[in-house]
Amino acid sequence: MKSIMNMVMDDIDRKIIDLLSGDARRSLADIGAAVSLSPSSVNERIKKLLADGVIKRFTIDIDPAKLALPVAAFVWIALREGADEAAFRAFAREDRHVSECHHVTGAWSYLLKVQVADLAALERFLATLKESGFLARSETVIALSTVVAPPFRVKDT
Amino acid sequence: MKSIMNMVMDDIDRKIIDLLSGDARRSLADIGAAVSLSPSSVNERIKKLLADGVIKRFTIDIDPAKLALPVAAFVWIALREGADEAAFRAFAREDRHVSECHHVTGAWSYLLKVQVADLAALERFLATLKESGFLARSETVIALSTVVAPPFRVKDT
DNA sequence: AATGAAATAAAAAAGTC
DNA sequence: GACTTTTTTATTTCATT
Repeated sequence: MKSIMNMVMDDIDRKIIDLLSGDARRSLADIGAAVSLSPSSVNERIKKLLADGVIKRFTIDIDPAKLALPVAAFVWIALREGADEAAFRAFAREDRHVSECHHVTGAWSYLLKVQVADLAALERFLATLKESGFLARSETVIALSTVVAPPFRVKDT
Repeated sequence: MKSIMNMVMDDIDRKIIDLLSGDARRSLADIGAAVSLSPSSVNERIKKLLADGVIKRFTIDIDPAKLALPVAAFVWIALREGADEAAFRAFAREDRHVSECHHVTGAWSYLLKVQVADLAALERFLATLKESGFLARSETVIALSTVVAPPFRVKDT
């Protein structure tokens, strides 16, 4: 089976992932010292983790507030009967405000997480959503504060 | 005011952030070519963005499924009357399954996002939550599929 | 702030076990 | 797979504008 071919991950790989999660700029020598491996071996393992898609990319974790996007909100979506679900998904993928979009169990069909400049921007986002014609109804919950934040990065353009 | 002292960000900084978001291993020369700046100038700007906390860290984006954590779920939390909220927040910060925790508006007090190995692990997590004594009640919504995923990284240990 | 040149450090490649 | 050595590339520092 191709998808799991050569995908044996061991404790060293997991440790490398831990270390890179904390600081992706650590040198191969530094990581090697931590896992008792030569820099080249670490390099080979990282290349393999990338090739296997375990590591999706090297990126930066940004403070959204410092990028003038301090407001996070969750939007529950019930799609209108007969809505073009593929188009809705494309909208979620492309819209810069949407940082997460999940198809979910329960009373609603989708849950969006959006990251915006202020409540006015949130209101405009919701207006856009309504105008797009996907929705039967929606419900919005605002994050007053965040205790555990996922990494934030700007969407590809 | 100290918190905003020297925090003038321009279009070049934003472009550098865009480029690093897409691939944090791009060389300074490469980024410099994209923004018409020398490698040293790009280096100085990145250092400043780190010092200012705009860039929180260089990290990797992992595929949680390939780390054997394929199940994402959202847990709405109503805290029990008189619950130790600081202790609840500490729990959320420390528990490895909790990838997000937000204090939210609306009928519930908190929203957690958890990333687990399977439904059994989710059940165990919810049991732990209940045993901890923070909850009045909770409601769990499972992500059937994810259209837009935030970066995922392992929590600091 | 930005630059180029010099110095240092790191990563990638090649070849061996 | 992992190691060492060599080569190539990248980063950092620093004096100058």
